[in-house]
Amino acid sequence: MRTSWADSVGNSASENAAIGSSNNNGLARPSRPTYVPPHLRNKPPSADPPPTLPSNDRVAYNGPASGARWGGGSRPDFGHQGYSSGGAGYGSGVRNGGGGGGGGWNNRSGGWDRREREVNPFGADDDDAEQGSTEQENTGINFDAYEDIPVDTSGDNVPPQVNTFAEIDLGEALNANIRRCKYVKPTPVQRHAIPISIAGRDLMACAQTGSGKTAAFCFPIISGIMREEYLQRPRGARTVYPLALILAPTRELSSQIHDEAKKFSYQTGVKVVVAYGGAPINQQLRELERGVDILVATPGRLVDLLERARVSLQMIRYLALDEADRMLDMGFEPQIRKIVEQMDMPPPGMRQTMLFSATFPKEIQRLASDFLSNYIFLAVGRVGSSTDLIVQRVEFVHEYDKRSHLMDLLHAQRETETRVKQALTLVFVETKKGADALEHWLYTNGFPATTIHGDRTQQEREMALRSFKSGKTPILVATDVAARGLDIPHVGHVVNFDLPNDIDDYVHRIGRTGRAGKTGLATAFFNENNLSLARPLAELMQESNQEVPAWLTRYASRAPVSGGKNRRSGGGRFGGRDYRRDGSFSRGPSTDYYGGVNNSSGYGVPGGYSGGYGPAGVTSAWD
DNA sequence: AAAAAAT
Repeated sequence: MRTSWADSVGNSASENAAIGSSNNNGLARPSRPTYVPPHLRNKPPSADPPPTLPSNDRVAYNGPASGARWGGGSRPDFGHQGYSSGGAGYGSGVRNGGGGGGGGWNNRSGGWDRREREVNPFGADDDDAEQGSTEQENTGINFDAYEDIPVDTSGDNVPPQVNTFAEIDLGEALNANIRRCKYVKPTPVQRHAIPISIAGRDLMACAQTGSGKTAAFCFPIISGIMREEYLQRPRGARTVYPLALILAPTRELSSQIHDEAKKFSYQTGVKVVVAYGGAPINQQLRELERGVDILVATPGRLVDLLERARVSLQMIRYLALDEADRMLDMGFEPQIRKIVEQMDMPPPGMRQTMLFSATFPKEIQRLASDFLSNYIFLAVGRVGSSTDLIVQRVEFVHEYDKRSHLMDLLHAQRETETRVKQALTLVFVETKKGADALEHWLYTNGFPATTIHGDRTQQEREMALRSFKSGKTPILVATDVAARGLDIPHVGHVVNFDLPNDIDDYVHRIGRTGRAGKTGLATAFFNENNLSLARPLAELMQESNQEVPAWLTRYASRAPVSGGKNRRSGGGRFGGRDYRRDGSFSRGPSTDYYGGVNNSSGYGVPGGYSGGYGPAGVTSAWD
């Protein structure tokens, strides 16, 4: 990621060292046998050099408490359970995520060898794993404002939050990758979600766009798979048995999650594979055959793989739905139910289920509880506004004026951005046809643009995204295929050329900018076709301290109070309310807890994108 | 009504 805004807070290096050795027994997964890292599981006991030697005292796992947890079964609840086939001699030599012997169980194709062949996803400038840079990234943003970000949890026995990665016992190999990613401190959603997941609890998490959700569900999964007793997986003819399944609503998002998960799992022995439609299936099948622990997929392709019996969900221990509210809406729900309820996936309680999104309408929460067992609800930050870092503007533009109005914006932007590399502009439209038409019009009017939507081939889609990211075509015209989850650095401006009908979609769209502590601008073209959005939009803008134009307030007051779809979850000032608490008017202390992060960044702030460019080679894992 | 997602 761009080093997170939270990264810049505080002096994390020394903090980590100090806190790292503190007692964190409360976070231990219950009743798990001795840990043997997957990459050591095929090795004769004596031949293993420790793969990652902690090179300095920032590494917390040398501390007595956490060290014991990874240190070969000295904790009573990590004692040998003896249910691994042929596991003689493993465990006792394990120390600090390193050099123990795992012997003779279940030949996965070459633990050690595979590790050496593994491509380094961090590229050439991979020098941070051992050193742990101490320099502070400074993006010029007041990160302190986020220290009192509103957080709400509900459910039984919520595990306490953590403030550093070090106090969570994630394992040394994963910690090395966290350092390589330059994540110094967990983001707010990570602080809460990771301990909840590590404790083995189901989770419904609602967190702002761009706030680090991918890492929040990947870290516990990777750590858990590394830590677990190796389970003998069935050996079907050509069937593979992943331990974790991550589902996402678009191919590009799956691909992005896969890329992130690869980084996090580098040299952990945990294998991540992605499968989605529109791409040749044979290549994906080959990847699967080489072994898979974590499968990232879109629903359609996964159903295909399940029906071909190339994938079985029988051994799934972790299920994560990203953009979970989208995954459970009308279009996707049947497929998700099929995958989760009608194939061979273990039921809730036998697996760990994590649902993440920036928005969580009440109806969807109700539906989602079918997939969960005694879950914890977590809301971090105000739903919707991706922090106050996004300046939202609404302009009244008639349908026939939209193109010339957009042109005016782009011209103005071009002028203020002379010399500087141009910020990227993402333009959302309602239809695929509309996307093509607008792209063509922009292109012929001298603005290099491309488009992404579901009528394009997967190759074209990926090409468009690359071309946009690289700045070759700094304008991308998109349908809602690009509305959710995509982390595109340097998007300085999101234009809602056509507003969506659902306020939650608006929330996700504008969340493509203002990511990872950067500021961003979102401009919406409003007209008489958008009346149903007037009220929720005005409310949302007010909640995020945006200046609401008087004309919009008038439209909003005339509009009926929408009872249904556009009603933001919770209906209150801050969304993301646990639906289980509605109906009983238990709006006591928890409501007060929302202190409100009233950053008065206000209006008229950036005339364009003022985020600046972060250090190269640092990729975001926000969302 | 539109978009997404398997071939």
